[in-house]
Order: sequence, then C-alpha cells, then structure tokens
Amino acid sequence: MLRVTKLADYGIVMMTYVASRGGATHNARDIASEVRLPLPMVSKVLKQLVRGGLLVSQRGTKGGYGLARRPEQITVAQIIHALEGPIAVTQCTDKVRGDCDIETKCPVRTNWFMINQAIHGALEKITLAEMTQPLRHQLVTLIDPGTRAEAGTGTNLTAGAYEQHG
Amino acid sequence: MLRVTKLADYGIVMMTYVASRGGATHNARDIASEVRLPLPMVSKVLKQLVRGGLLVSQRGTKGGYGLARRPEQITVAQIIHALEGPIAVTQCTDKVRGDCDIETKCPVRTNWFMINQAIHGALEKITLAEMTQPLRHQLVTLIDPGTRAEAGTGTNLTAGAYEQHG
DNA sequence: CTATACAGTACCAAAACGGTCCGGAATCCT
DNA sequence: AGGATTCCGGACCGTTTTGGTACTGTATAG
Ligand code: FES
Ligand code: FES
Repeated sequence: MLRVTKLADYGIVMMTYVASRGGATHNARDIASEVRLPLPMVSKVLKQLVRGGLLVSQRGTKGGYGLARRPEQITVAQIIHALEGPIAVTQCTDKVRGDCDIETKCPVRTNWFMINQAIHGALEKITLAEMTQPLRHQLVTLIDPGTRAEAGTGTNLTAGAYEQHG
Repeated sequence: MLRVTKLADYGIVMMTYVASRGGATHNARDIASEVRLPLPMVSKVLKQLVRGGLLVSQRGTKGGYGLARRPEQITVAQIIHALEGPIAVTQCTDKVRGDCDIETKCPVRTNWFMINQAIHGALEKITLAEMTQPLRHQLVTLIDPGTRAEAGTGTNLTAGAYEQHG
C-alpha cells in the first residue's frame, strides 16, 4: 500500500483549489462545497494546515483562508508533513536510538534511511504551482543505476529525459 | 507518515537475512531467533512471502525457506507488494473508476498517479542484493528539473509575508 | 509411525483512521 | 454595544486496520 492518509489527500486537493484561485481568501464553507467534501472535515483539515504554516486565516464575517506564501514555495512534502507528521517510511528511519528492538542486528536500517530521504526529497520538489496543472515534466528514476545488475524487470516509467551521470 | 507496515518491514529484514546467507534453506525458528522476532510473526510473514512467489518452501523434517530466485532479481517493491498489496499512495491512484467521490472534480488525480509511479519505480530498482550491503550508489532526484518554474534554489521557508489579504 | 516443519485460517486486542460535534474567540456590520 | 459570521481548539466515537497469537491440517525425513 504505502498509503498516505485521506487527510493528506484532502489537504492536497484543497490546497490545490485555493492555489488555483489566485491568492484570494476562501471560507471553509465555499471550499467544502467546491471540493465536494463535508464541511466539518474540510474545516479540520484547514485548521491543521494553518497550524502547519501553509495557510493563513482571517476570522470574522469576511474571514477565510489564504495561502501563506507563493504556490511555488509550497511543496507536497510540506502538506503531508503538516497533516500527518514527518515523513518516515519505517518507524526506525526517523528515530535516532532505542526505538527499535532489533536495531543493532538490523542490516537494512541505513538503506531504509536513504530510501526515505529519496522519497522525501522527491515530494519536496513538487510544488503547489505544479499541482495546479497536470505534471508535464518527466518523472525520472530515483536511483543512480551505477549498480544496476540485471534487474531489468519492466514496468519502468518511460524515462525519456534520464540523465546518466557517473 | 507515509508508512510501510511493520509486516513489510519485517519481511525486508528477513529476506535480507536469508539473502545474506547464500541460497541455503533456513527454517522459521532459526530466522526468528536470528532477527529477534517472535516465531509466530516470522512464520506468518514467511508464508506470505511464499505466496508472493519470493521464497520457496520445503516441508518436513529438513524443511525450510529459501530464495525463489537470485537476490538481484528480488526487489523491495516486490516484497512490499507481497505483504501489503499493490503500492498506491492514495486510494484514487490505483482504481480506474468510480471509487472516489470527487473524482471528476479532482485536479490532482493525474499528479498523484505519476508520483505513485515514480515511487514504485524507485522501489522496483532496489534489489535484495543491494540491501545486503549499505547502499553505495547515489540516490538521485526524482523529478526532471526541466520545468522548474521559479522555485529557484529556495527551500526558504521563512519567506515571510506573501501578503494576499485585503 | 513419528517427529519435524510448513500451510491455512481464524481469532483477538490495541491503535489508527475517518468523521462529527460543541463551546469559545476574533472580526465585521449595524 | 450587540448580534452575525467565521475560525479555533478540543473532545468524542464508530469502524477499519494493524500487530500478534493460536490451532488444526499436511507433507516429508528417517
Ligand atoms: S527494523 Fe528497526 S532498525 Fe531495522
Ligand atoms: S481525490 Fe479521488 S480522484 Fe482525486
């Protein structure tokens, strides 16, 4: 699965909606009806996004929510982080010590750490500005194929722009 | 979070252990004591790995588990798939139709799909052979920086205002 | 025939998820 | 000032998933 929670999913949809409407402020009710989600849920997500510093809120009659900064400065990683905490593929990648029982014996810890870093770095590079339109840049491979072996199983992306280096 | 379940985590540790010991067969009890996990859990994971076609099993007195193919042919993505189903970051990336309620209105569907593909492709490229030793190849970027917009060298989170309010 | 070791499945507690609700607090309008 | 509007901070709760265990059955070596 490797799931992201629905909260984060909703959050990204909502952020995308706000971003697509320029910088104007929208209240929760409008957003809810626009993205077709129940108001309480939308409200909850918006609150967390404010806490995460991605939106700014204005109370009162003409209140609402607006982006905290330019869409180019808001990344998918930040949204996920705001809604479900730090990105950590396993429980052992983030902690420094003592959490995992088999830690010392574990031969894959460092590997997970690097995989995690890579995924995080990837999500960090996708901005809201890019989400408002279908991604047109190429998604390329994550791993430097220095040690490719013969793992030539198919199902690759059509990695056209693939920069080989080293 | 973007978590992988503990089952998959255990599975990778166990697969790595078996791979590091060449192709010999190991029984569940040995593996359990070696990776320091309770036997029933280890047994459960191993069974699922067999069903997923990653291990082969031999019953009887001298039975045990062994790799189904060479470590270079076994990928992290395959292990995750065997233990927790197809990799799908959101619920809407995998299904073809009708699952999501806001589907038609959703502007980020295709983007999620590509992100998902990229992550899957990444995990598909990490083999067991590489997991047995600390990754020495470089993890590189996931996104082709062709259409970078003006995201610039940023990561400047404290960019301050972006005053959009009236 | 018997001990060993995997296979399948059912079961259960605890945690996380998804969603709702309500009493405040700030802001605007009259 | 007073009320209407809108966000804020929680608590709350049913359902699903996760993490882990147990038990019965089947194949195999000796
Ligand atoms: S499983 Fe926890 S450190 Fe490897
Ligand atoms: S959230 Fe389901 S299709 Fe976009």
